[in-house]
Amino acid sequence: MSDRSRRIPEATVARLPVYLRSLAELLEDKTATVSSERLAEMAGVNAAKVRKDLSYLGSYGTRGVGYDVEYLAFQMSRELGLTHDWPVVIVGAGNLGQALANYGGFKERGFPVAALVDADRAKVGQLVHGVPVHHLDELPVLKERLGIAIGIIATPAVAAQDVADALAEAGIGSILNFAPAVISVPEGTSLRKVDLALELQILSFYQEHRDTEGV
Amino acid sequence: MSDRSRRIPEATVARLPVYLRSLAELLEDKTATVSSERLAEMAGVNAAKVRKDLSYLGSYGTRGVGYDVEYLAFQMSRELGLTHDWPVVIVGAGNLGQALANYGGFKERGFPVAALVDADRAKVGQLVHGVPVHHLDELPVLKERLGIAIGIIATPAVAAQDVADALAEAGIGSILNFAPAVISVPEGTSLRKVDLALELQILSFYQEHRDTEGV
DNA sequence: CGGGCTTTGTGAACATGTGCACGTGTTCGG
DNA sequence: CCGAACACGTGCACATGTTCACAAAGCCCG
Repeated sequence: MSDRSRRIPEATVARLPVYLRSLAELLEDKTATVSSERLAEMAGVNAAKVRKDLSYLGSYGTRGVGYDVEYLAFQMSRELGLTHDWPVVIVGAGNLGQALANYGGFKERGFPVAALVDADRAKVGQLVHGVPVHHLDELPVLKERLGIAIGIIATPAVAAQDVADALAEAGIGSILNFAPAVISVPEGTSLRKVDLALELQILSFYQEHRDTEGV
Repeated sequence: MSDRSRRIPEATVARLPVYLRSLAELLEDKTATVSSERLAEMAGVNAAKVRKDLSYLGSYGTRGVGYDVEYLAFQMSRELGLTHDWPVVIVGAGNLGQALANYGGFKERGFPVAALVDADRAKVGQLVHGVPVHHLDELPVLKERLGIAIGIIATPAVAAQDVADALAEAGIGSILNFAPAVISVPEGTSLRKVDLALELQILSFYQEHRDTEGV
């Protein structure tokens, strides 16, 4: 099981970055080993889940001791593909696109913003936070030249599907969609979405039901 | 089942806003009725799921015909608690907080930014996109005066837990956390998170495995 | 007014995810 | 060298979520 045959469940993959962040904190504190219980507390889950999740990566723990923080962090980084940077392109140089380009957290975590792209030629040539704006048509060229594998859609909803098509066409296989629209991508392309209003609407549901049905 | 006893599953709740957005599009097109199949296509899910999800709201469809767009949209808005606005407070007037305050999508969808709050007194009194910055200590007052039920955490990770505590303390029962940190909230408080770097790391995992294991 | 067509609503099978409980390997004190 | 405490790894039962497949219900047309 812990050998080559592993296929890591989606739910586990989604938690790995949380564990990794906790491990990074422990590294800063010079903590050498950590138990599943401690890690669970830091990651906000329960200990059994931590152990099961980590077991998909291999048997990296030691019974009676715990996990070696540095070694586990390394293995996890390797599994997540974070041993090297992933340059990203942001499509859409409007409010949202510029805000994202200005956000330092990306580069810091290994996702430097290599390029900005927009369909509006008036914006081409501008510099946003030191990153030049190119035209959408240049995607394939930029992808090859800068080794871009991840595209971020920061356009209005109506343009999102076209942009997704352009990204896929250019061979960019991972897409993070900020536009409030459902988009479809070809088989083999990864798609994740971040929808702020949607999150608020979900909160609204629970708030409303608490108010209404509460004692 | 379709009576009063329904308790809507989490997974369904998370999809309702997507359906609602699709219904809004249909309304603009003056479409009177819609089938589960069409709605499924628009929402990017399968038709059986749409029918099951909608059945939790009640039996609002007509066999052989479909769903009345306007009526369904109304019922769904009611269920989601979107028949009135939900003023929100953004905590943290830094880069992210300001960008969020500037983002028009919130107000448009019924979540006006009623106040900005920061722990740094130097920022208090500033205007961001027409919204004044208050001090963190004023949360309880602002909550009462403006009827705020939702708080958005847009601070650095280290401050996130303290802010969450302050929000809960002030009686704000719904929290959307943008800080890259795991935070815990008291029983009865809703918490959702948006973590950009985490999303990219998940994409990185799949990208890496596609590259490595692909034929 | 009856038969055929459409589309919902839902029971049941299946898939995925979670959490307990415990066997097993490791450490350490005496 | 032994026993007790510790903590991982995992089998198993349970909970949640997804999909299929079909009966029931409504519409339309001749």
